[in-house]
Amino acid sequence: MAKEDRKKREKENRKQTILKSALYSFAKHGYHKCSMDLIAEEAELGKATLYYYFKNKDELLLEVLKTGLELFFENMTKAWESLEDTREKIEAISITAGEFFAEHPDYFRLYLYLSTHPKLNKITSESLRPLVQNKNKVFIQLFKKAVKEKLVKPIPPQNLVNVLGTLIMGVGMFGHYKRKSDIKKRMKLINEIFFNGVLLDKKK
Amino acid sequence: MAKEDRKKREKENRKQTILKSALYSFAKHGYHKCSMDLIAEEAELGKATLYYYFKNKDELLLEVLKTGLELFFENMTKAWESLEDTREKIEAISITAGEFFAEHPDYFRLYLYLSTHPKLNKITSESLRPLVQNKNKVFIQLFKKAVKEKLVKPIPPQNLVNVLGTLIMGVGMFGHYKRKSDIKKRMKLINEIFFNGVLLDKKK
Amino acid sequence: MAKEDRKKREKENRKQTILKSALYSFAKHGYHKCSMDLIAEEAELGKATLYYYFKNKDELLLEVLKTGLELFFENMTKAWESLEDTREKIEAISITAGEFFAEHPDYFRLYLYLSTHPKLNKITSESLRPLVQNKNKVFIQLFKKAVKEKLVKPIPPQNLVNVLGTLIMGVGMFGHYKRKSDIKKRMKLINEIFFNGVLLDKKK
Amino acid sequence: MAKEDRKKREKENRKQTILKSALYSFAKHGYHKCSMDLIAEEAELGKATLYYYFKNKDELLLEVLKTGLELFFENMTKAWESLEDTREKIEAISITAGEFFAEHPDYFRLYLYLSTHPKLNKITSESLRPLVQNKNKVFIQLFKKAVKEKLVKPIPPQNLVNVLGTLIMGVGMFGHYKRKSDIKKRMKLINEIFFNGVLLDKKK
DNA sequence: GATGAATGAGGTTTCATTCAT
DNA sequence: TATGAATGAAACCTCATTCAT
Repeated sequence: MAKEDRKKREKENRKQTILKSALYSFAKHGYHKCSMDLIAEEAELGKATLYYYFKNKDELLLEVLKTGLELFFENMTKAWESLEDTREKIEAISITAGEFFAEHPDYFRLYLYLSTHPKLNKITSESLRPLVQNKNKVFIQLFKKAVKEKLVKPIPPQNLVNVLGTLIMGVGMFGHYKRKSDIKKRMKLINEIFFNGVLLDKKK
Repeated sequence: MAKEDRKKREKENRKQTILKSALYSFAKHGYHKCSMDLIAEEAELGKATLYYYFKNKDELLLEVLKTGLELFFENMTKAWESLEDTREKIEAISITAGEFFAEHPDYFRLYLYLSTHPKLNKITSESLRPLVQNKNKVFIQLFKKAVKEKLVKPIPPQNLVNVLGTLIMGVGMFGHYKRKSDIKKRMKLINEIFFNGVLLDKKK
Repeated sequence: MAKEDRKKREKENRKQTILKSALYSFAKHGYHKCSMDLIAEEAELGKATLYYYFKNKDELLLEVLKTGLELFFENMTKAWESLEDTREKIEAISITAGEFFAEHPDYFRLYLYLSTHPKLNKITSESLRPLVQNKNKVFIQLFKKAVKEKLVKPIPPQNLVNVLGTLIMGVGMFGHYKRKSDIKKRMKLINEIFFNGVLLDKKK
Repeated sequence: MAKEDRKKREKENRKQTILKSALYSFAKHGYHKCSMDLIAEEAELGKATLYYYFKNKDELLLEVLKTGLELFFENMTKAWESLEDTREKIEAISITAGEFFAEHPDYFRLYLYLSTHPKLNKITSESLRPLVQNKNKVFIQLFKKAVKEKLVKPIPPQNLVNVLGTLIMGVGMFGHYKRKSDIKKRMKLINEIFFNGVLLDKKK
């Protein structure tokens, strides 16, 4: 029946509304200073409704993060679709990340915040591990390939992933960029340094 | 009088005890999940005693952070004392940071945590700005010199500071290092990549 | 819907219950020695429930006072409805006040208590000023009329209001009246003295 | 020995300092919002010192009040010394009170505040009762005499005392007088009304 | 005599969560 | 399905008082 379909759609919409409000509020006030009341108000829903859709605050947080990660990885996949060259693919990582951060700064900040929280980090990283681990493997494969192709030095791929990841994160943490183009510029610099280092080649 | 001196010393000691307990507890539980009771228990003092030494929780946090930053900058200064060469000085930054992080992981984590919190970041960064700004200037001078000496490419010094800072932070965020030597190795890698990039020189 | 109406009524009732308990407890123990726990217990509600209905203790106090003032002014208005004569109207002031005080001694005492507190007086009098000011104007008009009608001596109306007000307040402060009729008698005496003074006319 | 005398004097001085600081602080912040710390700071003494001179906060309050009352009654006695006429004596009450209030507004306010506090009133009024009762008797005698002399109407003397007392208190409660002369004017009005009432004699 | 340091007891407020409807 | 109302638990903070010196 069409009626049931609509109901399902509506329910899904409602869930999305909550996730969006939660993301916004978490990012604005910080997870711990953000009450369920605040989210409910932002979502223009009753507070108890949040509990109808999500078991508790922690789970709501997790779902928010999962949504963000999935979105990011989707973007990543899309960006890679048209690329074959290993170096271009590696460069695409920070470029895509930069775009994602420009478009959804809240996800980024929230993710960082939780990464640094001793207790929450455990909970979230455990829950999101499958998702992250999965993508991590892909990144590692990419760097393995890069090493094999003699594109990059024989550094353990996991280290390379971590270093590049760190550099990207840093763009999000430090910068308070006014324009989106600023983020892109910064990402280009990151890539430049990552590949070539900062030394001025004197031989030339 | 010697008596008064001893009293002063004892008071200072007590303050240090509290700061230490606070640091430990903040880092263990995260600032928001760490109650004043917890800190008091850790310090084996009455809760009200904390308030005798520090105006409130926020101020206690600030003092903890300030202590940490000062300690780090002291280490930095000491490390630089015996160095003249620009590149060596730059390398010393991550090395020192690595040692500091190995020795005092709690400071590092707490600092990161606060950096990513939307509200707390404002408060703390404003209060600690003078301290940080001061050191930042020194770092910028160093990179300016590096550019002038044609050691590194003509990249804006502030960007270089940020990128290097980010890389160092990342070591703290990502790694769960078992041995202290692991951190040092990682810091060496950071320096290596920062200076030379990851590209394998094919000309050879 | 009737259902919604009932809910609204119930909520209003609950609020009234709290206000009543608060008034009783404030008056019994004094605002500062009266904890929110005490009020909650008196109202047979959880302490947090008080905060559901009132933002904080100060606001609860204000609402209590506002309720009292409004009730008093309503009584005043009713008492005046059937009166035309200026003197009768003036006399009605203390009579009504006396009745109000007999019926609701707590309001009176609480109001007095706050009037004399240096800090609270500022807060409350500012919040209640519109209400009080409004009625004050009416009283002043009445005395202006009395002066114009040559009923009373040409004393500035505001002074007359203050003196009469003071006399009435005093009945509340001093007296510990056993019977309600005692208050009424006292109010009659107040009126008598206010109008005629205490001098025995010797000419007669 | 002179040395012991000096010590005694110093001790007495110290006590006076504390009483003065306590009065000032109580009046400024209100008894309940005035911590012992505040008083100690105002007195430029250690907090524990207060407890050396006074058993506890309540007793300190009592002593403050007692000092004030005694001072007021002294003034009263002095004012009456040169007066014989009953009416003049009665008029001297409010005049003296006005002067006292102008000179020591803090005593007045503090006294009023406590009079209206349900718990404190009991404690203080019990402790100060002998002092007050004593003077009350004198006032009653005065009014008895006034009645007997056919100066005033045959109203029960206690009532007269209360009404006059009330009128005087009211001057303190209501008014926020800029100049001392304003208080004196107001006291004259009080006397005028008290003796003659507000009615305009139409027979003339 | 004088006091700095310490604290237990108790206050206000917040908030995640539940429950009846 | 949706929610207003209720609350226990726990957080931050204050303060009168004591005690060792």
